[in-house]
Amino acid sequence: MTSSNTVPVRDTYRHGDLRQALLAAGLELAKSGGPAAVVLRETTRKVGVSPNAAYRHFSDRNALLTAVSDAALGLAADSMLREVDAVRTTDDVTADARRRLRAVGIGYLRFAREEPGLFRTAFSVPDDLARSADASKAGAAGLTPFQILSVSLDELERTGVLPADRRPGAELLAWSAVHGLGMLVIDGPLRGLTDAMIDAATERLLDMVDRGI
Amino acid sequence: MTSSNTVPVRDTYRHGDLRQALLAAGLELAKSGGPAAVVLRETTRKVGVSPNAAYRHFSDRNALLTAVSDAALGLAADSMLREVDAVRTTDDVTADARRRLRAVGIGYLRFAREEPGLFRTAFSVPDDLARSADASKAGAAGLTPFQILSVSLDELERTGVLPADRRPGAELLAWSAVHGLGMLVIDGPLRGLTDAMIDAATERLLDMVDRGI
DNA sequence: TGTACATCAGTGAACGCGCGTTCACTGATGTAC
DNA sequence: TGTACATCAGTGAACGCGCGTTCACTGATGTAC
Repeated sequence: MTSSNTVPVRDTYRHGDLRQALLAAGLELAKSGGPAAVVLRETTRKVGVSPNAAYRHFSDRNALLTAVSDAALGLAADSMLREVDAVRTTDDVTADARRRLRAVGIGYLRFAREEPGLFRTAFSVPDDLARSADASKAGAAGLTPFQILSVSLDELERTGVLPADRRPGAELLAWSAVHGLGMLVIDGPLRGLTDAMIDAATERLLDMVDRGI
Repeated sequence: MTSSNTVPVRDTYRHGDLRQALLAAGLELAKSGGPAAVVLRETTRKVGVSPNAAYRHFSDRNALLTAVSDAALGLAADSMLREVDAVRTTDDVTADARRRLRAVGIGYLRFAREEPGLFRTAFSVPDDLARSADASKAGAAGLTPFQILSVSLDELERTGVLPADRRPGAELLAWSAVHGLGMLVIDGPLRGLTDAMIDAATERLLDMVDRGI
């Protein structure tokens, strides 16, 4: 993502890496306005290229939006993994496993709060669970948000915290809880909550998941 | 909500109850396309009135959308209460209380699945928790979705299922869980799930809330 | 090493569309006398 | 009981805007000979 706000002036006729540049510009738009802000013409304008140049790289506006959404999912994965990796390993493997699942949720919600536009772009563009492990949705470490959650739940099962018969589909439960809080807080009726209130709600929500999953 | 698809022909110059008619038309649009589909011009077209007639009753497009969103919240409340009222009362007051909280969640998720457009219109138009008990958001019984949930949690506390120190703010926990599943299922990556899978996920999610709240 | 040429990334102009909103207006209603 | 008139709900035309997409094109590049 380029940090410049001015329209770049090219000295060459060919752009060089227009596809990547459009993706970066689309991400910037999504950042400030969510999926609806990923406007094809505005994206090309940011890059300094004519509107139809985009059609060399994306079949239509929707293909661009999907690519931006996938990239946003990768950034969500980065945020989640950053939190997971910060968990110190101790002798207590079950406590570690539980802490790591918590970290997954905290990273998810931090992403929602820090980048609400990207969050909505990542998770509100309709998709299919079958594609939730696509490489195009992975972060820097090569894992998608769904995979990060799965790994964490596998660890919870392996250490005996999560009974084996409750493991299948457990992703949906943990995911729903944190996703709901995220959406209500950034886009819905919980908008007015202070940061401290959201922090408290996050902790209690993760307690609930820990007890109930 | 009128069930006619044809543009009504008026024989009088005055409409009679244009505000209500615009609201109903707006709800119909929201039903099929969510908040973005609540287009001022299309709303007036449905009612058979010129676009600017809407400005007699709503200050602008956003005021119309907010009114439609409030009406959608009322319909969500109806769906929730229908489920709660179907719970048979037994001698076991604590089991009853738990079943009723469950029913609240089931009604909420049924509304999300049956009327995804209205669901998104009700809960994705940014609002404030402070207005969550406004009469304009209430259903036929006079209660808003938030109030219905609150009443149910009060009952859970009264019967001793929910410890008193966990009662404050418990709304956010239960709400987040069901809201997240609703959003993921209608708008997000869980779109491809079959009805049976969603039913199963709903039950397990409510188990988690029951255990963990 | 030099040149002809195919490739294809990006251009420029235009299209039809539908939106929200504003303007000056018209004409039915219901109230005051 | 009849009539003048103020009120204000709804009209009709127009505005400027920005969108996604298509068309026929131009001109830099890199490869084949």
